[in-house]
Amino acid sequence: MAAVDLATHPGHLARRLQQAHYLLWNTMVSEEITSPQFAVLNALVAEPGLDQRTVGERVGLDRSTIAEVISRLGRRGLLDKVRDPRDGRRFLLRLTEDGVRTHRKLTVRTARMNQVFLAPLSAAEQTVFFELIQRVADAAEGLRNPAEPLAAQG
Amino acid sequence: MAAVDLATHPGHLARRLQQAHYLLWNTMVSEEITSPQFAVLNALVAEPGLDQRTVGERVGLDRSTIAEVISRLGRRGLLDKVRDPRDGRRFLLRLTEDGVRTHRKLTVRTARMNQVFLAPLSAAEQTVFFELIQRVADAAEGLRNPAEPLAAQG
DNA sequence: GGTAATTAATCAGGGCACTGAGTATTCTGG
DNA sequence: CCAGAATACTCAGTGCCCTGATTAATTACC
Repeated sequence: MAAVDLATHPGHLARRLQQAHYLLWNTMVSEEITSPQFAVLNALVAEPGLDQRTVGERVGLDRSTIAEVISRLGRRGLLDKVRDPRDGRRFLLRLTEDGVRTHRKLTVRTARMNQVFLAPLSAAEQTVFFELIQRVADAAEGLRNPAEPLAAQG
Repeated sequence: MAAVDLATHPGHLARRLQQAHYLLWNTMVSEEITSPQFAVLNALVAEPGLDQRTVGERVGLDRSTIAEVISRLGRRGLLDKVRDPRDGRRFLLRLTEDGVRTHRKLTVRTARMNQVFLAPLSAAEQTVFFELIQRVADAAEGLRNPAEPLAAQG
């Protein structure tokens, strides 16, 4: 009595979607490199020499999580971490050759996996799917980081 | 060079969506009870006396995760766990009065939060949003648990 | 030039999610 | 009745994700 239908709860659906993706990633892409790790590799292919915090911003990982992910990638020898000579607080990140190779290999597999994952949707539906999720996620992130500090009204 | 646009990667979007939801849940619903915990409470309101594995199935949590979540809810006094007299392997789960009260309270707040979360979408878009995510998640779960073991072809 | 605020990174701690291995109980077939 | 398969749960190990507190370096302001 008074129980709710979880299928109408976006948070529940988001979690199930991510679990489903995790599973497919594991079987079709890699058992070693995870999807967030790939996102970091990708960010560093696009912009080599970024610092840790900025990479986190690019891929949507907070300061603690990005530290762990980077430490794992470093242990695997996929990236190098050098103290910024111009700002002693920062570490600058750069992929190793192995990191670049790994990124290239996984890019191909990821594309295949995305096709399988999205296969139940028509091309038009896929576009809508991306757009709707992005709008919801962007809006919720916006609530967190108000661009304008809301000029005080009192 | 050769970097990919993560906005076209459903897994990345799913992760960001879930993170956004986590944030909103924390500020608008509860800092103690998480969304998966609420899902378990909800399942037990609908079907009191379920065993652990079945609850996990209902809410989409694997055997290990459901064990942890249930142990936390038990520690908070929100549910009771009794050995099934008819099958000594099972534990039967039932909400305490406090568990029922908590579920009722959070149900209200969750509804409010969902409204805020989905506010960027029109009513029609919300329907599509649910449907598309559900189809993708169901299909991917189907790949994992083939309903019919595919009558052998060899 | 020196104090205060800011910023990048780390650490401790809690929670979710999966796999593989192990234990206890029940079911199945002879 | 008894051996073997299946089932419910637990445990160990890895990884993601967040917050709050701490440390070290830089920037801003006087």
